Amino acid sequence: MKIATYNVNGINARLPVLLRWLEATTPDVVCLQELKAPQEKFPAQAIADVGYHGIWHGQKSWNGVAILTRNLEIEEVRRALPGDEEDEQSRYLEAIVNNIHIGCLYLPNGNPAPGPKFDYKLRWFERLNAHAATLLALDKPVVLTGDFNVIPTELDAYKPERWVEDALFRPESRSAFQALVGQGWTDALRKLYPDQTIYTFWDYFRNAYERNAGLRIDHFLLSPQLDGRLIAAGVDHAVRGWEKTSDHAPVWIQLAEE
DNA sequence: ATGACACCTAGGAGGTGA
Repeated sequence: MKIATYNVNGINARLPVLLRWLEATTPDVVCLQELKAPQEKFPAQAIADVGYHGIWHGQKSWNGVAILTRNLEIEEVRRALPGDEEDEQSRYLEAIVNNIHIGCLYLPNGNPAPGPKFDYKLRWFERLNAHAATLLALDKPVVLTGDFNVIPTELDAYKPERWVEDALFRPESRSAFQALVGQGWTDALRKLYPDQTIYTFWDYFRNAYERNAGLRIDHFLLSPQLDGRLIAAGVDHAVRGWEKTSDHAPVWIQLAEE
């Protein structure tokens, strides 16, 4: 089973690229982030026409997450991260597909740091880590994936020294991510490629993609029940070179059947 | 060190992203 994650940066602006990528790579499950569309503006029909259906939690202008599947049943578990009833931002969606719990997340960017946005990021991270611990306690196959907005290590950034003051790379963000993985999760791409440069995001500015000036900020975390089922993983980086493309590229994993 | 590019909502220009 192939699961993919893709920060589309506006699902309606990205629709031709998304459909082309879906038809070319046919993942079984797709997690999307940054829909930038209200619930009723999700292009469900166009997506159905290429064989996908699913659930989404939209929001006007910003954020928004979706989980799509192809020929599989999808059972929604929750459409918000627990721990703050006041949090209005659509950044988390969780479903069960093929007996796998899938958490699709869009962690806050947090810039400028320090400041209220960075505080929100760290609070959101605390809630994520608390919820992740409850997911591990299920003793079931769980995938946590999406745009974490965290550069885990120096290996994950082109010119890491440029990012030391940035919310994506500040010690608080890195240690929160480290604490999360330390609960017992497997960073799928790092497991398969421990020393390799892997990027999932390239700035629109200054020909960052052409220069391969990227970041690894979109991740797949696997519960111990899935660790042994990881067969392959990768980044569809060529999509980043298409016309009218997102600044992120899709990331995917392949899992063995039970 | 700065600003570059693209998205959104609007119906111009500003907020947000990473």
